[in-house]
Amino acid sequence: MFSQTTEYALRAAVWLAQNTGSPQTTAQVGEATKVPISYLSKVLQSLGRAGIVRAVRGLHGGFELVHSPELVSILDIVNVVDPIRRIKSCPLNLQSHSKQLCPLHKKMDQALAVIEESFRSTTLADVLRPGSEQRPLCEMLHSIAEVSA
Amino acid sequence: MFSQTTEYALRAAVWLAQNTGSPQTTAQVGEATKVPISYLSKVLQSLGRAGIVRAVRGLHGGFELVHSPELVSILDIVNVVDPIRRIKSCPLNLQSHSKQLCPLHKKMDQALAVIEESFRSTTLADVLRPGSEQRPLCEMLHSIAEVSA
DNA sequence: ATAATACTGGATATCCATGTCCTGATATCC
DNA sequence: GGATATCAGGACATGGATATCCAGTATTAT
Repeated sequence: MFSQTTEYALRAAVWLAQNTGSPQTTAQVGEATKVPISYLSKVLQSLGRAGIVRAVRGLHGGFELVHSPELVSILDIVNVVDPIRRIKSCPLNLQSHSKQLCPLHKKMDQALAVIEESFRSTTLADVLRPGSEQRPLCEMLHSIAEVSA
Repeated sequence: MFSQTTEYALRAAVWLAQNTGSPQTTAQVGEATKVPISYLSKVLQSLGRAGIVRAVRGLHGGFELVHSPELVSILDIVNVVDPIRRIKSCPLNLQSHSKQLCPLHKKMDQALAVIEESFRSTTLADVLRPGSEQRPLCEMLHSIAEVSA
């Protein structure tokens, strides 16, 4: 349903959102989020070209979010790597469905619409501010270590 | 988002649902729904093994729904060819998330849940009974021809 | 300057979804 | 029984998603 790349991109984005202090290297992100480093490299490049993240080269370099986590929606991330393609016209190219989708495709598009809206209205900050729940992607020990750091 | 195979399976199921008079050959279904015949053959085989459709061999054979369209949900079809995999446990296998998903994966799972429920509550009959809208998959002319037949 | 760090982008490998084809099995009609 | 229609299933082809590797470039520290 969601592609592997989507999952990876979201993990990386969330990680960067909760580590805004300094650039995170591909290796750091990959180890923390359990994403294959060399593949993650490609994903981060995509996010870079899309203006979501920025690469800082050289020693102490890495990736960082371009905008603050409140301004980046889950949908922003998803649409970079695996865009949600709403069904705008009849997939069968039927003339009689050119004005209005048939019930089947209308139903499918509604499902896409719900996801799109849900993702559009959720920011990276939202998934970092979960009340009493766990922090995203973090083992308990890591969280403690980071909090005390 | 939805796989091509899912799209094909749904088209085929809907077509069978609105042509319950006699078995529909793979070629008939494929032409009506614009699905590659030889690939559709595989899809229908899957639906057959899942007990959704039944194959009738020989002359005047083809495929027909096993149950009436009111009893078959969109989810039934989808789950045969490309199951909606809810996120039940942490994709990173984090110990601390074993009891409860982190906010990110909770959000993703909620999206899946909405789709699952929407598809579960929609039957093949539902998409055939759309008030004033078009009939699924049908060109206007075909519809008229079938109504008058 | 030199060394070390880290991203960039191209080439390549692998796997799976999609799609095609063909032989065999089964059913119907005459 | 023979001819025809139709599905079953295996083998194979293709393209895209996933994944790896490496040479090149940019940056920092000393």
